[in-house]
Amino acid sequence: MQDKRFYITTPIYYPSGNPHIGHCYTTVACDSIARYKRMQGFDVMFLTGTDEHGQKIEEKAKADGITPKEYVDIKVAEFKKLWEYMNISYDRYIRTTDDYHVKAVQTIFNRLYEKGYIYKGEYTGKYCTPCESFWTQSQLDENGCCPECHREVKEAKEEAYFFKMSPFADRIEALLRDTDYLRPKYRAQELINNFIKPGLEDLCVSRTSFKWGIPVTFDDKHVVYVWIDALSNYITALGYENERYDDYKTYWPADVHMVAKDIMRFHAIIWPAMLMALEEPLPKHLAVHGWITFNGEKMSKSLGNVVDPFILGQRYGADSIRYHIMREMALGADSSFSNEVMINRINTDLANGLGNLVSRTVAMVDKYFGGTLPTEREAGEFDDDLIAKATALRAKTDELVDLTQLNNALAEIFTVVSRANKYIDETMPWVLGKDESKKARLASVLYNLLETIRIISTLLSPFMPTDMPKVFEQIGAKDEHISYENAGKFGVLPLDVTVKRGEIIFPRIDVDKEIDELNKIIGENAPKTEDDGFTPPEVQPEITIDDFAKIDIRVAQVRECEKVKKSKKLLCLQLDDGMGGRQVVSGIAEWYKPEDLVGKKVMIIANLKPVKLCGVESNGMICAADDKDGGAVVIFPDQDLPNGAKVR
RNA sequence: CGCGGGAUGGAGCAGUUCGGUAGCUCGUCGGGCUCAUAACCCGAAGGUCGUAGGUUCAAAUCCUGCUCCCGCAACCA
Repeated sequence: MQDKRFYITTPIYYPSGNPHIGHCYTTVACDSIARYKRMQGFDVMFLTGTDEHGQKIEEKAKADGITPKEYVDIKVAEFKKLWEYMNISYDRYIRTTDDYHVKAVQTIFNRLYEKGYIYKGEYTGKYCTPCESFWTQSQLDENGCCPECHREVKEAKEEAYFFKMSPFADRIEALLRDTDYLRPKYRAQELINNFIKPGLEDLCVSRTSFKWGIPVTFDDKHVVYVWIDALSNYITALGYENERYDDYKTYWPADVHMVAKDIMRFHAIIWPAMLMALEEPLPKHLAVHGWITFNGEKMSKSLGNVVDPFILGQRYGADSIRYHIMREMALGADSSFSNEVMINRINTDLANGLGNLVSRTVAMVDKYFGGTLPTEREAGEFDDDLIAKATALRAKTDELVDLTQLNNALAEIFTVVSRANKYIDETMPWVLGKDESKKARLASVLYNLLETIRIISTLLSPFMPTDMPKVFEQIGAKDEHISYENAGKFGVLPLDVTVKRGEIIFPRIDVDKEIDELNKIIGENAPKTEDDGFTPPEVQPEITIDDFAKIDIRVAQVRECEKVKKSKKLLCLQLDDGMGGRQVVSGIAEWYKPEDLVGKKVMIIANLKPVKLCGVESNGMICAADDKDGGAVVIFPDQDLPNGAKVR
């Protein structure tokens, strides 16, 4: 017997900013699946929430002069507002600051400690002294400095607790390689090669460098660092190790965790390891989707291309946005968002296809029969194909939803929309309408269309929960007609069904006009985002003239310059420093081509300790300034100076 | 020789597992229709499937070399 319970989760989002279209995609996709499974009769638990601890939140709150809790309360309200707007039917919303979650995480942490999977060690990382912060390599800014204050960081150690991953390596590899846990499966190879084969590193699970987190009960200097806190939400929200809920036995293991590819690693490796350590069952599927990019570029606030779901929703309707992002995004791959593609999609599929189909069908019932069909029928040659396609649709969408291929499920539905539009041309109801003797045939044609629309809109309603009821109303479908059961049958509406003409459900959008207006809106919003585009970094702690004298800056001329192979950001420069020449590697390849620099004079820090970068030795550093977009601008002396001249 | 993904008509993609007429959506052009939201339906043009070889009766598909793109990892002195 099929298990009629279904548990699906979004990630818990990090509310260090407002929600955007990317959050929207994951949540809307989960919502559609949740609604679909409910329609099928499953007892569904759909969980979403927010991951509210951590240093970044602590700092953002401080910058705004409020407590971290006050800060996240504001942001959580934004998220909930968006979910309400997008008609998200989550059953439960977890906040990692909820007290039951906090206690449960402490219990989990202690248990892992008692089992010997967590031990005390030392964490080595990049430390920014003024900020009292550790950063990982990837968090550092373009110059390898602190992402907050842009000062230099240094290697440092702090005491920390670690989670032992190695005991689970084999089982995780098998999970990724031999099961269909990971979707799409092709990512498994990458994970295994990059993280498991080289040996799973133990994971740092506590911090002493900030306070905004869940305290470790037996060592109060420490707070639990992200993983155990955040990933546990999937079980604490069901009542694992807490009294607040009592659904763990009912819903765990999860059927689907849906995540974007940037956090795939944590859900593919760390989360299973944690569950293995706790001796709990593993979730059934991890569905990984790509990012929504804007005109092919990654969305970024500084580019001013962050798509605001509220603005789009207000202009085109929440369901149209839901439809577009789900129709466009394939499992695993990135999807390029552009206003033009979105508007075309809404026009083609929703306005011209489905909306027009409903509109012309209902209009004809109105025109030829005064809104109510007569009960006489006469079958015709095109009926069978239409009926067969409509009746077969449910099985197809069932399968594709179970495979989390929502874009394909929607594509299937819209092939039937096309089929129905074609049927109208084939049967030519306007010709039938002129011949009194063809009334029975005409009634059959229109009835078949209404039935097809009923099936389509029923199967579409999990994806577009706001607009589909409008379709039901227009075609005269009552609650009892629109069940999942009936979506697999033809001939459900009463023979003498009465339709009701109504508003145009999906109005056609004027592409050129809307693109102009959207660009205007983006233009209006852009200056606002530029406010935080550039703030000069804080001045470094005071030094003496003697300290400064230690830094030897010289003028040098670029003789040769080439890209360092296998690096994206590095240029290797051969310099004439007036002292025999030297080789310097600089991380400016994103902004300068080798030929831009050859022959130019630059300033270098001449007495910096040599290091190897990507295997190439660098003896010094080129002076460059940060521009407001995070780019680097090399400082060129504007007078001709001798090579080797000292700069003071 | 770090790991992985990709290159298919103008655009975006499927097809590659298990070789056998190259397909979809949008766009373009031509035609039809008038019930409908200037929507709908039909037809056509347009691809030596990145490149060079190999295996085969037959290669988008299998094998090898190469080029370019994109992620991850590393790296920004």
